[in-house]
Amino acid sequence: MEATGNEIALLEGAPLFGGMEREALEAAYQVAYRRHVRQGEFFFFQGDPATTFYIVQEGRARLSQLTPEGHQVIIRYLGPGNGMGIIVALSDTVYPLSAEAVTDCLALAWDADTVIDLMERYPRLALNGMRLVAGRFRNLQNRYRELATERVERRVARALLRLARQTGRRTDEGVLLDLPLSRQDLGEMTGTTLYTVSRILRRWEQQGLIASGRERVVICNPHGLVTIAEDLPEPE
Amino acid sequence: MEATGNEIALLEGAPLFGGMEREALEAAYQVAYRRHVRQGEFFFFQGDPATTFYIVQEGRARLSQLTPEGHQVIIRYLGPGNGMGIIVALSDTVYPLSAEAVTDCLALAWDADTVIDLMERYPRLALNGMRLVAGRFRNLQNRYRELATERVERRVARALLRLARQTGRRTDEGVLLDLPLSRQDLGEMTGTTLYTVSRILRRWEQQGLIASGRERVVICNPHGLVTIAEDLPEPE
DNA sequence: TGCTCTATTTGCGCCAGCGCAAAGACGCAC
DNA sequence: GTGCGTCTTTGCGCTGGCGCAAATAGAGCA
Repeated sequence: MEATGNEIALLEGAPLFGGMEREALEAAYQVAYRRHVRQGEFFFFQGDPATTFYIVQEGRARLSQLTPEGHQVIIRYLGPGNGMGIIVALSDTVYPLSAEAVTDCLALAWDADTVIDLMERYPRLALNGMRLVAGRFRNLQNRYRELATERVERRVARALLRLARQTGRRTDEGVLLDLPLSRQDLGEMTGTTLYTVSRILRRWEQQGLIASGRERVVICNPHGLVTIAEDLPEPE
Repeated sequence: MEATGNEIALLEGAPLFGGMEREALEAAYQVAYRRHVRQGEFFFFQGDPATTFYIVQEGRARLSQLTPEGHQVIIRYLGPGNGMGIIVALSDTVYPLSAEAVTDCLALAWDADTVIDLMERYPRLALNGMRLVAGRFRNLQNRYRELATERVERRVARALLRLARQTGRRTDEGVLLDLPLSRQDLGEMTGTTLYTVSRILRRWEQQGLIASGRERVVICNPHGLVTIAEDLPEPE
């Protein structure tokens, strides 16, 4: 695949390729291919053989897991530069979760074999991979702890702040979470129900912390949310 | 360090070294050192700089995380052949959790630099590492999902079954979980309180599923526990 | 054997959060 | 604009699980 300057920049920005020489980045392009996925469609489903690793170029995707009983849990959201399937593509099993495009997406894709080849050729890539997985792991561990020890309200506040960091866009109302986000989605992110999320958001809206509509949340007072998330003393 | 036949066997059995040639195993020994840690003492504490990677040789250890509020969460238990610190030792940060010896422990230890050297010399080691981390990650993801969607009783049943698989020892009463295990510990493993665990175990004891004492649990009817863990239909 | 320390059990009151059901609001397509 | 489908809100009743407090039971030690 022919690399454009833009795309090289994307790779440079992607954590997996950080700090690699230009030559390596271009080599990686040679063996990548592009994949479009329309909003609502899937990159892959939980249970599919894990053959491909992706880096999102445009759009937003989300990773979710389905329980045997049919409950869904949203693991995380991805934006440009983020990779998905790194971990599993290297360990030849099946995808343990599904990846859905929440907006139209364009992604770069590599076959697992290709990634392994690249890693042998460029040890830095393997090291980056390790480091990345380590970070992801720590992250999940923290969320596990959070889920085990904290109340729903705080978990929801944290989820919103995380999303703001990832996908927030400044507007005159406040920080808009720039992706379709239902109460149900938030429930699946925080291990609660859409009802509880609805009640919590409503209360925050009345307190002026957020503004929200159908599948839309704007954070008006980030500091207020942080106060809830971290349980700081209320300002008088 | 001089390798004994026994110790080579341990390494062969450790997932990280699986499938490696004898020469590599011996090379790994050359650069390892031994560390004893007495019951109740720690290999390392959450927040220490992550410099060392361990493989448990004898005894049992457990990894736990402390929340800012002082709640503890037990992440998992380790036995002979299991490694700890793999992930972090490779990504030069601090340990995100503490490792405590729950019985007297002997472990093999490598400095992070040494591990990286070895991985460059023996690519198979790096690949094993990746695969291992991937497995660990999937595991945690499942537990996260479990915590998000399942009731306490089922989580406790699963925790016991996991422990049985790891540390179970057949006795004439049933499968003994061969490590000191308080109600509090089980609570910290499953995101609940010691009171709730106590009530649940008591009920199971009356139903003949388990026998338990002070820091001791024996599973008398594993299938009964599986029934609870998986919510199979009750046998009539 | 008795003492002490820690783990466990259990009564009790309480409340966060669940989840049904029904009504309301919003966005989209025709 | 009208209608439809989906998302959101909210009343209501319920219950799982929390956590204090106090009693009880083991385990180890002198």
